Amino acid sequence: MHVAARRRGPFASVKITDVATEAGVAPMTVSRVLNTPERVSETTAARVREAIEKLGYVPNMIAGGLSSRRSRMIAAIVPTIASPMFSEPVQSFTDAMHRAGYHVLLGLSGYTPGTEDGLIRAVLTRRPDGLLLTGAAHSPEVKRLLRDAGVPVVEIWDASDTPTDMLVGFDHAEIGAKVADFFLARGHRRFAVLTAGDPRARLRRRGFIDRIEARGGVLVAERILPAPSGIRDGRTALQAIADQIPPRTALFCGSDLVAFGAVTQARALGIAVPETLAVCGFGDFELAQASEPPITSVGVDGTAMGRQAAENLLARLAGGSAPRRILIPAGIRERATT
Amino acid sequence: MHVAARRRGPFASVKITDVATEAGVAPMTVSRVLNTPERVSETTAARVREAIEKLGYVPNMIAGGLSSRRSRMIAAIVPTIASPMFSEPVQSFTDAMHRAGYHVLLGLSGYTPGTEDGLIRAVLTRRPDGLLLTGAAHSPEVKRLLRDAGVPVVEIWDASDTPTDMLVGFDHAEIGAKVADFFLARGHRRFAVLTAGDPRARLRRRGFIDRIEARGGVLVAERILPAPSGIRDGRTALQAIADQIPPRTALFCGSDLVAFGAVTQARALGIAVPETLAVCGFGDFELAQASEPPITSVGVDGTAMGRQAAENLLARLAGGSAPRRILIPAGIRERATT
DNA sequence: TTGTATGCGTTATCAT
DNA sequence: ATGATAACGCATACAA
Repeated sequence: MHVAARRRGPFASVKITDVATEAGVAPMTVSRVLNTPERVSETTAARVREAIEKLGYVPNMIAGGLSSRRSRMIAAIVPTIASPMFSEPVQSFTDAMHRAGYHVLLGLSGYTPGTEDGLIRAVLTRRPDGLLLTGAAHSPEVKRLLRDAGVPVVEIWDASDTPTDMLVGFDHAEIGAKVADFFLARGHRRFAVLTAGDPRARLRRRGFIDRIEARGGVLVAERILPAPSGIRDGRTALQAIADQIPPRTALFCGSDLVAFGAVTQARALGIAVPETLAVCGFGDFELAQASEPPITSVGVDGTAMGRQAAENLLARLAGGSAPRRILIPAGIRERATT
Repeated sequence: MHVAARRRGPFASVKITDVATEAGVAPMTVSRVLNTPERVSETTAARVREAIEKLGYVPNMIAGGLSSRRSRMIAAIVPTIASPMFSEPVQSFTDAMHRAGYHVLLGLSGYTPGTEDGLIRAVLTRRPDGLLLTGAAHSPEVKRLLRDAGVPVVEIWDASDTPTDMLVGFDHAEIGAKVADFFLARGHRRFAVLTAGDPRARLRRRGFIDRIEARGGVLVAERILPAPSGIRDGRTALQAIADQIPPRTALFCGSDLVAFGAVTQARALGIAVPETLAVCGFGDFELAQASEPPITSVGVDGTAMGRQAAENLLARLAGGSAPRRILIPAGIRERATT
C-alpha cells in the first residue's frame, strides 16, 4: 500500500481515529475529551480515556496546531541564559507558561547584532502564539514582520515609548542617572564606570555620565567590557583603572558580577571599600546580597519581570487586553560598598 | 465563503500556493527552493525567491512538520536554568542546535519528583525530533513511552549503566569518593558535607561519605540543603555547623555557590580557611575561580556536556550513530581553600 | 451530548 | 528539473 509504505516515523502512530474506534465513538469526541472535557458525558469520557490508556495514545499537537491554527507555543528570545539577568526572567516566564499549558521555544540571540533578526524570522516559521523579546530595538523589517504576523509580543528589559506591542521593563538611562544622584548626594566628585557594550548597558552608562557631568562631577576612568561580562572582567578592569581611583572614586558597574569582581580586586590591591572606592552594581543578584561585603546594587526583579510578561501574554491569548507598557520598579539597594 | 469565514488567524496567510502562483511554478517547486535548493535550477529559484520576497511569505513549519513528520524541534528538559549547573549546558546545547537549524523547546522540571514525567509526556505531544533529559532516573512508564516514541534521547549529568538511549555525563558517586581521597591524602580525618537533596547531589554525598568511613574518617557535620541551593544556603548552613569545625575539618559542598557561601561565612566567623576549614566545591563556576580566595572545586565542563549532547543527537538525526555512553572528565581543581 | 464533513499548509512519492 | 496527487492527524463549523 502507498500509505503503509510511507516512511515510518517514530511514534508508533496510534492516532485519534484509532482511539475513537477502540472506544466506539467519533474522533471528535476523543478530541473533546482531551481539550474540552466539560462538554463530554462522564461515562463516554471514561470509556475514551480507557481506550487512550490501552493504546498508549499520544496526541499530535502538530496536527492539532495546523488545524486549530494555535500552536500553544511561545518563543522567548534573549541574548543568553548564561547571565542571571536573563536566566531569571526566562525561568519565571517559562514556569508561568507551563502552568498555563504553553511550551516555550528558547531562542538565544547572543550579542551580535543581526542574530536576533534571523532568529525571529526563523521562529515565526513555527507559528508561535506569542513572543517574548529582549529590548525594543529591532530592525524595521522585523517590526513589520511582527505586526504582519499579528502575534502578541512582549518586550522586556527596556522602556521604549514605542514598544512593538507590549512592554515590561524600565528606563535604563534613568537608572544610570539615579545612581549618579545617589553618589552625588554622598559627596562624590570623582566617578568611574565599568560596563558591557550591549545597548542597554550603554544606556545606563549614558544616563550616569550625563548626570555626573551636568552636576560638575569628573569621570576619571571608564572601561567597556565584553557582553555578557563576568567576575573576571570586573577584576581585570578594576586592575586597569586602579591608578585613577585614589583619593576617592565612585564606581558604577554594569552588572553585579562585574561589581563583585571590582570589589574583590580592589581589596586584593589594598584599596579600601567603600572609603576609597565606592561601588554600586546592577541587578541585585544573590551574589551582591550574600557576598562579603554585601554590595550596593540596583534592584531589578527579573523574576517579576518574567512573570509579568507571561501574565500580559496570557491575558491577550485569552482574548483579553493587557497594558501596553508596564514599568517595573528598580531602586538602589544600599549596602556596605557605598 | 466557508473558508473565508474561518477565524482569521495571525499571519496574513500568504501560503506556498500563493508564492507558486506568483512565480508561475508548482507549490512543490517552492518547497524545493526552500528545503533542497540544489535540486532547483538557479533561474527558477531566483524567480521563486523574488515571489517570496514580494509576498512576504513566511513558511509554516507546523504544516511542514505534519507532512514530513519531522518537527525540527528538540526538547531540552532540565530542573532549572537558575543555576549555572544547567544554564551552561542548555546554553551550549541550544547554540549548537540553532546552528544546525533546530529549535529548542525548553522544559523546566523543578525538583519536585513527578514533574519531569508530566513534562516529558506533554512535550512528546509536539513530536520533537529528539530529547535532552537531565539524569537517567525516569519512571518506567516514561522510559517505555520514550522507547515507543522512537525518538533519540540524550541524558546528561549522570552516568547510569543503562541509559534510555544515549548518555553524556559522569559518575557522581565516584566524584564524591575522589574528593574524599583528595582530602584524605592531605591528612584530613574530620569531614563535613553540605549538599542539596536532589538525586545527583545525594550520589556525590554518598560516594564521599562511604569512602571516608571506609578509610576511618569521621563525619562531624552534615546538612541537606534545598535544591537548587545558593550562596545564602551555604552561609546559613556553615553558621549552623560552625561549632563542629575546629580544630580542623574538610568540607565538601554540593555546589560552588554553597562553597562560596561557606567560605564567606567561615571568614566572617574568624574560622581560618584553609587551615581550620578546608573547602571543596562542585561545578567549577566562574565564582569559584575568580573569588578571593579562589575555591577548590570539582571541574565539570557543562558547556562541553551540552555541546557533546548536541553532537550526539545531531549525528543520530542525520541517520548516523553516536556513542551510547560518553563520560566527560571531571577532576579536582585545587585552589586556595584546600 | 455526539457525529459528519471539510480544510489546515505543507511535503513524500511517483511521474514526466 | 519540475509537476500532480495524496496524505500528514487533528479541530472547526455545523447538523442532529
